[in-house]
Amino acid sequence: MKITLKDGSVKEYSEAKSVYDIAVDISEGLGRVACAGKLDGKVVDLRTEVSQDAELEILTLKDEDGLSTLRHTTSHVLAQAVKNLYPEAKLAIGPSIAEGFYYDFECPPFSREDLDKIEAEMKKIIKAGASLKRFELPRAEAIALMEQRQEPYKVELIRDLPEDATISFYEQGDGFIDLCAGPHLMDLKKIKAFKLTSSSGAYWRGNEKNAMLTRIYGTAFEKKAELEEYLAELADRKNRDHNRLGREMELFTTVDVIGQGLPLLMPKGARILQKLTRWIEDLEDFEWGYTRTKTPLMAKNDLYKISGHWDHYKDGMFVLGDEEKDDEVLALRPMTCPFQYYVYKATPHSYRDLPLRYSETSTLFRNESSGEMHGLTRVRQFTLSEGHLIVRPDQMVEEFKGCLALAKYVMETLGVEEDVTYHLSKWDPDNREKYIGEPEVWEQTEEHIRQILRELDIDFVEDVGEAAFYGPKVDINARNVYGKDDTVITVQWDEFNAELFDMVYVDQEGKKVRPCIIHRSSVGSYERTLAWLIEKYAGKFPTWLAPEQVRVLPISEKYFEYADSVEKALKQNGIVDVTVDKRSEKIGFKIREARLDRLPYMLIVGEKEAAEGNVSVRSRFAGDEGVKPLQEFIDQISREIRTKEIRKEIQTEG
RNA sequence: GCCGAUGUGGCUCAAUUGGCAGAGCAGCUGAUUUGUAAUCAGCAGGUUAUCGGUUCGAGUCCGAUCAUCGGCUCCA
Repeated sequence: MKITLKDGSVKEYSEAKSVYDIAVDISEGLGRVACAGKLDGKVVDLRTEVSQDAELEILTLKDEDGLSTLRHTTSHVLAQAVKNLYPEAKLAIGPSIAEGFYYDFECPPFSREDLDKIEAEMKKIIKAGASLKRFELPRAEAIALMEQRQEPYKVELIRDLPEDATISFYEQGDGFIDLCAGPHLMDLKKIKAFKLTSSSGAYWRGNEKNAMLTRIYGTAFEKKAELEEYLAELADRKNRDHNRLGREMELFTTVDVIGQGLPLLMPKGARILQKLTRWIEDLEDFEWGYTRTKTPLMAKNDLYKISGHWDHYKDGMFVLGDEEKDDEVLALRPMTCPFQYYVYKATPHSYRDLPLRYSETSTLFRNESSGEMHGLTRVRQFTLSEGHLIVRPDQMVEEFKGCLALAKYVMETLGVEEDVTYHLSKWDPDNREKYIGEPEVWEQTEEHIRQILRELDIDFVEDVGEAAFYGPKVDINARNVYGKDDTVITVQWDEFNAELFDMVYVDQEGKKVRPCIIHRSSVGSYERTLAWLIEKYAGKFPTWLAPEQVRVLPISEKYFEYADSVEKALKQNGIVDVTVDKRSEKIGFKIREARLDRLPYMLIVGEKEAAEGNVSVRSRFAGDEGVKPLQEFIDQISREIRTKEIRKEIQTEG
């Protein structure tokens, strides 16, 4: 039997009866271990799905697909171990995921000790080293097999497959059988480095109306060293976690009696937000043609009835008063849209006035359900740089592009451009009742946005069914330290709300015409942005954002006067976040504390510096160390702050 | 909202089967006046998240509530 590999080589195997035999042979021979291969880009199980003249690529465990095969196989070992230890547990599903795998069981929750026991059982199973067998059954027999084994979730899964489907199973060890499409490793002994990381609850099929199952998360790698490296990285991520670091650095805190999802920003955190806010407001107003509004934090429910929020989003709002009893019911605002629409409506507008770009540093309130609140990223009150552009239809493309260009510029300035992904959120042509408007308009608008993204040289993915009901949008997502995406910015195309709120302008012919609207943000939620920056920079903020930029460290009391003069000179030159450490401590102690506080710059001043008007600079950055004239330091840091420079760290400890 | 874990001075943690709530750091006071990652001494700081229960006796056991964390679901 002949087989053609992707690298062009052709192998002949006289003994082989099937591709599986070849796969085993090649794999073992080349030190490759998966019984999975790639055929036309698709991962397949070599034992059944490949014909002899296929051009295939044997996976290795280093490949992403090979690794996920390894992890998926490990999840089956996990299932077997759980069944061995807890025979009454019912199996649900166990896929590989981005950084490992999980398996869901119907059984009582597991403690960490249970996980350790399960891990030990898995090692036993792997040591016994069964090879995996794959077999297929017609649907009815498959159901019978799973019913006989009392696996109701598996039965449900099979019932959802077509009547004529052939169902594949994998058997490993002493009769452990799991429903699975594959592929898998050929040999359990190839699992050399794995770890069960955590356990939690999860709804069957992700639906909250279904039973709560017990999920075990784990991960696996080809080599022990890779696993160690991954676990070390996990620990590092935990250290950067804004929710831990932000509290430790006294940027924010929470208080029982104030409530869930209501963080208190402490002076240092508030200072960073203030700098961000001032920057964004000035940027928008002076460079991107925005005008500012300041609108109420609450409104009568009549407003939300017009906007549709009362019908669709009431549970997410804080309502003040009772519709049955009170003449007037108010609600805190969950967004700024209709408020800015009424700013527009307050005066008549000519086509010459457009585009109008309103922006507001807007405090919003959303009543998230109790399990959702998290640090600074999911809160019940937050501040958004929220704007609405009222534009003529012919200005839509250019203005939408401007919004995205601004967002991109902001991401670049914060140094996070590489950490975001752009998503074109489209409608779903197969689910038309969810969206208003004509299919041609949707297609056309989406093509406009696609074009804009290309012109801005932005890589993006397209998500079907993620649009707002009134129009497509671009979402900019950021990945947090745990690898989860949060939306930070959204720019929405809206040809609907102007009608709803009866907004008009007067065109060249004196007729009243509907404008179009763009909903947009330039940094998104300030709180969320702060969280993200904490994690990105592990608390070592770029100098312009640092809540304390320079600390002057006098060697002793004798140099306080000079230290004060240094502080004063810095402040007069616009470097305001400066302090002097006047405690009667040794210089080593002061340096240690400044390092722990992640200061960008320390200026050590003593006899020599005072005599010559110098400062001894110590910093996180390369090339800045050393004694230099005060003015030279001022010039340098002023430039760094003005250009919002993001510099590479040289010291990583502390 | 659901599953699970956790809650002891400002912070990090200790307290044996239920038996005197303790330490380091931070803080304050004093001494020290220091040259590139921790000077010394003393003092003060607690209704053990809150409320209730069991017990001769509760930080410890039980219940409820609140909050925090890890997930699930949700995020028009």
